[in-house]
Amino acid sequence: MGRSPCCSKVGLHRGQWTSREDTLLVNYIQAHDEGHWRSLPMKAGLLRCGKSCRLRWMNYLRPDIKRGNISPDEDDLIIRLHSLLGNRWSLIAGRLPGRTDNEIKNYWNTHLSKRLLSQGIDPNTHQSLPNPVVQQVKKKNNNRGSNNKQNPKKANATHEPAVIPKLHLPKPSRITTVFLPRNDSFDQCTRFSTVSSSQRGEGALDTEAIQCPWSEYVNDGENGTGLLSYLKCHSGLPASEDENSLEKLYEEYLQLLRTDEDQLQLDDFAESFLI
DNA sequence: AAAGTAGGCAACCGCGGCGCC
DNA sequence: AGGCGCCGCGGTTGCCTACTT
Repeated sequence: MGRSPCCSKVGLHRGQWTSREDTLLVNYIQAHDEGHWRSLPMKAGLLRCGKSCRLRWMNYLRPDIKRGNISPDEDDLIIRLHSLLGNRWSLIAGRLPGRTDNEIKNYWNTHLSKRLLSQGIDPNTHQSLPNPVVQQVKKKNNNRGSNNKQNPKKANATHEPAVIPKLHLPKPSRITTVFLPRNDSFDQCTRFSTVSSSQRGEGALDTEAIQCPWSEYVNDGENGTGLLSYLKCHSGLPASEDENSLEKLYEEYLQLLRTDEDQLQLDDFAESFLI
């Protein structure tokens, strides 16, 4: 016999979360902290499975989630970490502040793996694909390209994905406005709103949509200084020791990104957080 | 303008690990 | 030591939207 389900599914809501459910969940967690997912729905007045609540919080409602497109630096880091760690998305996400494992997993499956394939690299092994396979992939892409002659956006996506400044915005929610109660980390901005994609143009950065606590850290400097600001502010470490260790970590990260012959360093880097 | 197709992403499902009793 | 329950993770599904014909 398998395990019994984590919760009785009878009478529980499934599918898209409503704004009311989100509010209930956020309010409860702000008041009682996260955890105890099994009992949380009942205490919060939600007709949801605890796992569903956890998922919604972790992947969408958490205030420290970074909204906006994944930067080239992050792209590069994801690829490098994936080559070392494989599909261990939570570990990879742990090195990308504000990104969730689900987001990285989706981004990998929809963008990065295809990009690697188009470059003749096996996304699983990160080794060069044998020529016939590469040719097959290219042929496939060419076919798609020819089918998309009038759609340069799609054609480019397969041939020169890195060139396109593709905007990776979070999927629009049905919620129009969410009020997040204050907490220590995000006093400066406690309100964010989301808009449906029908309300915004594709590819256009909707400043309202990303007007959120973490937005000030997004792209606020060259070479990812925004990331450093973010790390400094939200590491949860005491400010004094936080400063140096994060500075080090971040320098290490930048070093790794800059250097081409850094595989050994990267291995050490990866091991440092696997232990 | 409508139907078909493809892409993107939020949410669900099932399993494994870990801690507690 | 073994069973049980909870949590977290990775794989998969299904819905929504944009694009093409």
